[in-house]
Amino acid sequence: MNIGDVAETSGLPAKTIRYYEEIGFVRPERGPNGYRDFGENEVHKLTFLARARSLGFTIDDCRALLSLYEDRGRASSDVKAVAEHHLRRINAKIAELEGLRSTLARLVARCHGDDRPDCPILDDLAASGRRRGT
Amino acid sequence: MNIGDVAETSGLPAKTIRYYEEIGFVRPERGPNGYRDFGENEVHKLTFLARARSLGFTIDDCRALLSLYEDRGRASSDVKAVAEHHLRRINAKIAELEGLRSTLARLVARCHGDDRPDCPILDDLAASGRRRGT
DNA sequence: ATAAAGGTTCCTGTTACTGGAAGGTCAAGG
DNA sequence: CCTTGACCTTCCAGTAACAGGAACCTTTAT
Repeated sequence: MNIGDVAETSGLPAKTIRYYEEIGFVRPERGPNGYRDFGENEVHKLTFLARARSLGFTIDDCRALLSLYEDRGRASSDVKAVAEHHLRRINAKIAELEGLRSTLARLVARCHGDDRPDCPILDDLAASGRRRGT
Repeated sequence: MNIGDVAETSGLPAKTIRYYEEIGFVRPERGPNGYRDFGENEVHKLTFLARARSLGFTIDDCRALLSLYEDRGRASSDVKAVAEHHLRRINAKIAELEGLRSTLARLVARCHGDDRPDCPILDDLAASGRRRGT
């Protein structure tokens, strides 16, 4: 299977597939013309990776998950640990963004947004030491 | 004012301040020893930047905000537009992460997480075309 | 004299790709 | 046979916003 077809089936851009080869995720054979030739197994792996990445797992996570996937004797607790760690990262990020959102929303609400120059948003940014908001 | 003191007052690491000089945010003078010498105005700008960055504004946003800040004739609507755009980005990101979280939480909940190898998480990742979840 | 604490520049690495240049290969059409 | 277009190849640069570290100079205190 050529890289274009693999891209189509896996949902990954060809560029990304080449990159995944570079970092050791797959090792396709080569035809006499130098073209990559992916077997079913490689395609399967790439699909796995596409799904894992779409869930936000890092490349390192993917490495771990893939190796667990291929280890028939793995413990599901190991997989769960990776996923839980990722879940914690996501929760932390959401919390952080919600904090930003609340501050920003407040500032935006207070800015009249017209032709005049006075603006609570800039005032907040410029307020060095003083207490902010309420 | 030396860079170390500016770092202290602005809350930015010295490394970051040098970087901000490199990308044109500040242009401190130099003492005879080659040390940077920041005036009050530069320190103020850096504090402004620290606050803006801590609210998640990109460097490009900061460039725009800083220039609006220094333009006494700005329209507050221009500032508001930058902030609203940023707010939309944040909301989109939160929505995306919440989607991931819900999928991941469901998978994690279904994985018993013991010594046995069977694992709904890996099953999901490996499920190429088939319907997922519910 | 020396050592610690600051400062300087310059180079590399981070994440996970993406865009683009320069060039070989293959199938179809005239 | 030639060309056109769609593939494929490798390699290099760029992204965001810094952080780490090497090699070296300056200042201050002991």
